[in-house]
Amino acid sequence: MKMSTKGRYAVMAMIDIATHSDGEPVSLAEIAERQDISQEYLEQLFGKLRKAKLVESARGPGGGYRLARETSMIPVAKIIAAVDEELQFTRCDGDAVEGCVKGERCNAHDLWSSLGRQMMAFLSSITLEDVVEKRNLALAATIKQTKDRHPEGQPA
Amino acid sequence: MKMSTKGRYAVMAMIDIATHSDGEPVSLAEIAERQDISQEYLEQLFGKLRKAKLVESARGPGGGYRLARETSMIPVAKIIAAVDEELQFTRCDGDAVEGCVKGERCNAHDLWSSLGRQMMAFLSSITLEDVVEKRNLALAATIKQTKDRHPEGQPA
DNA sequence: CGAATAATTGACTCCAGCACTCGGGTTTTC
DNA sequence: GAAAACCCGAGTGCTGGAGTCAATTATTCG
Repeated sequence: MKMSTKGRYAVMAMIDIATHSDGEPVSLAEIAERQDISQEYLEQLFGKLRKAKLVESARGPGGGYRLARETSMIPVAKIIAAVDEELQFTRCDGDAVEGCVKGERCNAHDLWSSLGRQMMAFLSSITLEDVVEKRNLALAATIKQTKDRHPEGQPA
Repeated sequence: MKMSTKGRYAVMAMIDIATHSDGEPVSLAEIAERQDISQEYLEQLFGKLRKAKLVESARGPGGGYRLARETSMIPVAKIIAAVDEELQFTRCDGDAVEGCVKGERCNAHDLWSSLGRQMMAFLSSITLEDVVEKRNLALAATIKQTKDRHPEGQPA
């Protein structure tokens, strides 16, 4: 069970921009240097991040990338999803049954499905802001997920 | 982000034994047939499951494998850990700093670390019994994790 | 005993996909 | 118009997962 470097690098790069941008765009060269990732590889990733509308680019000298929205509006899940082909871990995940045994739901289907939902819930509830501010992430996630279920503020 | 088939297959096989065993050991041939996994591959996995003391073997005709303990005493996390080299997804996970940037903690360290803990907590709290009984897994996990934090039964 | 059954072991092959690299663009600024 | 940056598609090497194979040992049953 592991995550690809693409997702990791993308999140690292986004954090880098968030922490080093003072309005001016941040160049890939800077990010590459600070995060120790090859610039060429970053270019690939940022192509996808841009298509996903998570960053905006500025060409020419002094150009680079800046975040397309506030950090509080960028869930980590979105970043990973933008660069990582498949966020799911098993083909069982989701509602499709294709990966299951002999065309039927496999005996562990609910388990994987449930696990997938847990992770998605976690990564979706945590925003770039949370990470940058170094909040207690597990706690932040719990609070937000509770809020989602009880939008009017009355805890269960 | 994905999970290896080893972990998937191992859990499927354990569920298979749990549901088809009436005291008699279950042979790999049966499991292979029912779960549509090659017997040779299962042999590898069961070697590890045996070493992890999750199953016991019986050789000779009528032999096979049986669970080494009750299903309620087998957390899914243990099964996966037994066959999957690394349950962690990033080298950032855990306390080691090796995978991080330039020998320091990378800017996303806490995030991965936190994510890893979430998954482990989930998979550790769910037992083979839960899966076999087709319980509501997310709910089961929440209840047990709450119990862990408040052993005397007083919910927060 | 001997034959059949099944676990046990370890070495081996295959290959998809990841993790990059490379070489060319184009746009913008000064 | 030169330099700084983004943009993009193709190409490459190789690790590790996924699965096979063959030979051995242990057990049961007739």
